[in-house]
Amino acid sequence: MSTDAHLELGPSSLTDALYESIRKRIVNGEIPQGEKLTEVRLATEYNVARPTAKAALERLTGLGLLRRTAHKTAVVPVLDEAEIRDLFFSRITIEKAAVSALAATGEVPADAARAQVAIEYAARDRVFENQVEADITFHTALVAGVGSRRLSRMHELIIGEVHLSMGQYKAHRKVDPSTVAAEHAAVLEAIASGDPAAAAHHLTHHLEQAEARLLSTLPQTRS
Amino acid sequence: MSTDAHLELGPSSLTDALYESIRKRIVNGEIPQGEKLTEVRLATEYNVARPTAKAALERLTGLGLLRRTAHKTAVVPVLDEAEIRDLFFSRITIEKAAVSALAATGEVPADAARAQVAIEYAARDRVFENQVEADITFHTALVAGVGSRRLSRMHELIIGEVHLSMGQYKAHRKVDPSTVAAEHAAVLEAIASGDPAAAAHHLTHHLEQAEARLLSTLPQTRS
DNA sequence: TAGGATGGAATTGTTAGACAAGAATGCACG
DNA sequence: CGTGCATTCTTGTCTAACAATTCCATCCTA
Repeated sequence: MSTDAHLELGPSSLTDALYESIRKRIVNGEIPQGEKLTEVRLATEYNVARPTAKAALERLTGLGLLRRTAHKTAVVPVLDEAEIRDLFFSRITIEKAAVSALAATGEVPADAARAQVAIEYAARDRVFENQVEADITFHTALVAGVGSRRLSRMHELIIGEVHLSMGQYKAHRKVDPSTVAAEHAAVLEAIASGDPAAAAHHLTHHLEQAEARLLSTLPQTRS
Repeated sequence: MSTDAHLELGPSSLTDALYESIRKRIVNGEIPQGEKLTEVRLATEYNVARPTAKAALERLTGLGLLRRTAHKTAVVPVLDEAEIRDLFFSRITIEKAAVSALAATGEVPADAARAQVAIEYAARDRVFENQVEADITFHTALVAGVGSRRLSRMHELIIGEVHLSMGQYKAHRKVDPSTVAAEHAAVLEAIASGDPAAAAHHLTHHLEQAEARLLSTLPQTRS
């Protein structure tokens, strides 16, 4: 038969692999804000052709993890207070719609419940990167649970920047994990009880808290 | 002096020009649903290199105007009833948030008011393409008026498909322009009077009407 | 004749090298 | 010390080619 499983181990495409690698390095703060990423440098570092590096950079730009203008080097964006406020305004818009829709059916997405547990594990083990990762997974699962492909795509568009800001500013290090867990639990409970208004309220409260925590870690921007 | 104006007449980039040209042909229904667009054919037709055509296709894919999977030809998507419902659910989420925010300040975006006038002109002249164009401009201006870059980017992600479906199904041909104008006017009035709830209500009503009009023109999908 | 397997053709993914054009930097000159 | 120019870096685009995958049609077999 020779079912030798097409080696789908890593990402199927070379561009995907490069994209994923750089993405992780950015959101984990390994590549700091303001860092410049040139196409040729990436290409030589990863031993790929320049067009491949270019494609990866373009995809990262699409997710807001890089800024690019014509003929200029791509740079990891520095999110100031105004941008973080804009980010959370957009985020609340999407996620509020999501939990309202979920509450209308009363079904809690299984992935969200699983992520909630993962957060507790990561918090107990003090592995902060995993904690952030699980938090992102939780919110992504909420949106995905609605089953709207377009809502999920819009969420993807901003969740990358959320991940970036959390990883870069390391805001999570100052957070009591049990507080986050409680806020998440309140949202899930409201969904399960089929109360859209309550779900939206708890989610908004949670995200406003998260925004405040993030803003409090912001470096002063006075010249 | 020799200020010989860098020939910025057309789009600055070759990819931009190609992208814009194909985009217009798709949303105006010139390229019908289900049509396949190969990289080499576009490249030869437009006299550009294949990588350039590839880049344009990728950007169109990002806006939902094309569907692409690995190693397969890009195709203009066929939006069935479920997808149109999903599209409008997402659209209402974004635009409702936009008009609510606008009403909170009471400021009607100037571009929206201008587009409203343009719709009336196009309707009187019976130039349907312009009517659709102005309608898209109106809704885009509403979102842009909020001043949130991310909200606008999320809106871009779906408004292309809206334009596509309107252009492809030619739903606008069955619509009484004065009805649309009245629905738009109600939204603007609510914004001007600073009533977020009313603005959200009128906008939701308008979009649900638009969705119904579009669905009524859908070909039957029974096998 | 119907079904499936095998081959070739078409298409995309990736690479290499090259040239042009715009942007940024530093140096020389006033 | 400030300004203008030239060099250099980086990206935009093209040509050419090969690899890998998918699709389609044909042929063979039952």
